[in-house]
Amino acid sequence: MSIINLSERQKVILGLVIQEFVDQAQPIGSKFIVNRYNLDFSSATVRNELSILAEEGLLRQPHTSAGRIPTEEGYRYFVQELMRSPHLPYPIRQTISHQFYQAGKDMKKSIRLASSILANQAHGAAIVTAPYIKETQFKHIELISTMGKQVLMILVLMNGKVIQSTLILKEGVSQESLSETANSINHLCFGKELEELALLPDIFGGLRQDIWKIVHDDLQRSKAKPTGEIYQDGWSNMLNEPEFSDSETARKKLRVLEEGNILEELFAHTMTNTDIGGVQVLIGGEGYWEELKDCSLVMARYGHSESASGILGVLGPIRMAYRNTISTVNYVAEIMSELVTEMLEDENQHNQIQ
Amino acid sequence: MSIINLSERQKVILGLVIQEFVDQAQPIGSKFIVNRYNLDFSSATVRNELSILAEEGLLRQPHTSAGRIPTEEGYRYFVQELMRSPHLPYPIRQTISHQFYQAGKDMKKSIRLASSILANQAHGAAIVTAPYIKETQFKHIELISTMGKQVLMILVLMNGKVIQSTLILKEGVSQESLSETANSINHLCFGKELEELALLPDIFGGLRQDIWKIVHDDLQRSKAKPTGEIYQDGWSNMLNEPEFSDSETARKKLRVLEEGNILEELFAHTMTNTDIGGVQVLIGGEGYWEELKDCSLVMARYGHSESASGILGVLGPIRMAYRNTISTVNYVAEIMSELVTEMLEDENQHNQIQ
DNA sequence: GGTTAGCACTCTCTTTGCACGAGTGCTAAA
DNA sequence: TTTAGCACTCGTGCAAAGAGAGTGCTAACC
Repeated sequence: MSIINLSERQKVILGLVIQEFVDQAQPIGSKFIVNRYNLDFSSATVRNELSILAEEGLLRQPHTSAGRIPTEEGYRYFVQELMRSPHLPYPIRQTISHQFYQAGKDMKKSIRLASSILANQAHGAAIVTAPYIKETQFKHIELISTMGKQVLMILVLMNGKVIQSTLILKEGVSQESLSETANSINHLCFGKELEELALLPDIFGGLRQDIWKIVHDDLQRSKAKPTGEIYQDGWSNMLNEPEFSDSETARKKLRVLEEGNILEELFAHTMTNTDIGGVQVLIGGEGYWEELKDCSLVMARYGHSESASGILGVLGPIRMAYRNTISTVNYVAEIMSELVTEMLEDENQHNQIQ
Repeated sequence: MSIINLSERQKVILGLVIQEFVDQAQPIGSKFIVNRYNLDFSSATVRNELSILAEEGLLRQPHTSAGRIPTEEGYRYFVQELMRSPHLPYPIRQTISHQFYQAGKDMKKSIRLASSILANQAHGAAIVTAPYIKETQFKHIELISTMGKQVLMILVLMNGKVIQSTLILKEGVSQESLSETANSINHLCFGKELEELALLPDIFGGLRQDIWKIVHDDLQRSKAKPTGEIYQDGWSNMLNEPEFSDSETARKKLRVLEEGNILEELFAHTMTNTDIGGVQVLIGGEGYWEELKDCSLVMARYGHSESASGILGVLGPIRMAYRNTISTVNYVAEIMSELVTEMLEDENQHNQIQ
């Protein structure tokens, strides 16, 4: 990652080429740039600069007599060095925050809204995970008989997360004894760390023990899959881009969504490499994700690092309006973080009152 | 929908043309058919028959000197008259039912499995809704404080459906008074039809009335959106088909998924026009759904008509292996129906014990 | 020394013409 | 009623030609 030293003029030209290429999806030539922006030097000069930029590996030519297009390195340089502070225009911020306001404090709704806004605003595929709750304390359990041997378990954690799960008992049990069992568990577990509870397989006897065993196993299992549900929107935007007019490349991208494990890798990557408030830009799969070779990914963590954080981002073609996308992702992440923080604060307040 | 009278030979030829076209995605000519199947009449004869079939509107030529391809009407005739009873080979049935067995009685898992099986088996995009519960009786409500003014409402209906929703109260309320309120509501509402409850806006006073009002409003709202969650899988299969190699047509199909309202229309259509156990085949949007002009949709209702039924189906190109798709949809619907029925039976049994 | 005009060169894209092949429709004979 | 034969049609593949866009290089200019 050596920092390349460019003259001011070279930077300007690189910026213009990228900007125009993002717009036009076609190689950009020297003459075009000079005419388009009324530059006060000639196309020959630009040609010289372009060939230097190409030597530096920031631009390339699809073939000898074509204009230039940015390389991955070029985009990276642009994002890191050339991009002015990504700031969303006020009216757009206004619109977005208003939409969130209307969604209220409902997490599910907000997440869905976030993915819709990201998709529309950044013209790409939006991906948003629910905030992943790190291990936390048990607050309340509820066992509700639904059908026959099926029991609905509702587990509420101290930080407000709700885990819902269906258990199947060996035999039907009345709602009354379920409630009793739930009460026993509540008394015994209130305020304990889930980690701690996982170490307590045997605490009851008889029927309660049977139920506890199932609840316990279920807790274990729900700890194993961290990310929870993933919300997506705007995949049709991707197909809109000319680089995906070939259905085969488009299909590969759709597979990413449907397979899921690449997504999980990406999330893990972002989780470990990004702080809350930071935006990470993966350009062209960074040479690692073959499936995303012609894509870029702008991702951010939102939430509260100590207790609940999730990931949101936009997947688009490498030829992406980075400034707009980054600022949108950034702003939406900010709002989502506020939302999570508010919920946590409410929670603390509430715990004190109670 | 006049029934067209065809000679046996014409039927055979029509069937072969459709079968080959589904396979090859190319116009099928007379010579090819004769050679491929060693028919004991000549290509000229076939040509005569083909032109009759074309006159009847079952086949058409993309251009004067090309082979024939089926029209929508042709597919329709094939599905209605020519298709032998759709029966899935035993080993495939075996595999599918085994997978469902492993998923257990978890509805969510089973639905996800169903969409995955449909997508892979029928090489199309699978769409599965959760079983939609018709109005039914109130069984149990639980109010759980999660964070500050937020309250989680769990509503269990007699048929086992669980509705989960987050309410926001004007001020924080302790878990105790929430539980009391829930108990009051439980006593008052147990066994009542939801319809009936919707007519009871004012039954309490004070705090309970406030909470009840919110619960009541929420019930009203949840009645308004019937289909609930929609599971999808296999959209990348669609892009595999040559007719969607043009990304524009493919995009339109993805829009169907993301827009949602067309899906809802389709579901409503299937709900009213299909019995449980019946499979409905919509070919080419049936002249009504412009967006699905080049697609076919094989859908079925599953579940139990009186209480809980859902919809599952496969979306694919018009040039679809109808026999295989229909039999798969049929079989999966059968299994899902069994699942729902089992759950309902468990439920009834349980009600008697209780 | 940086900048620019001019020019030859390269490569893509589109058009045109042409031959080929696949398939049809028709006619006349079996 | 079936079939062989033949003329006709239309899409496809291929090569050649021309247009257009853009480059790289050189020599002149400030």
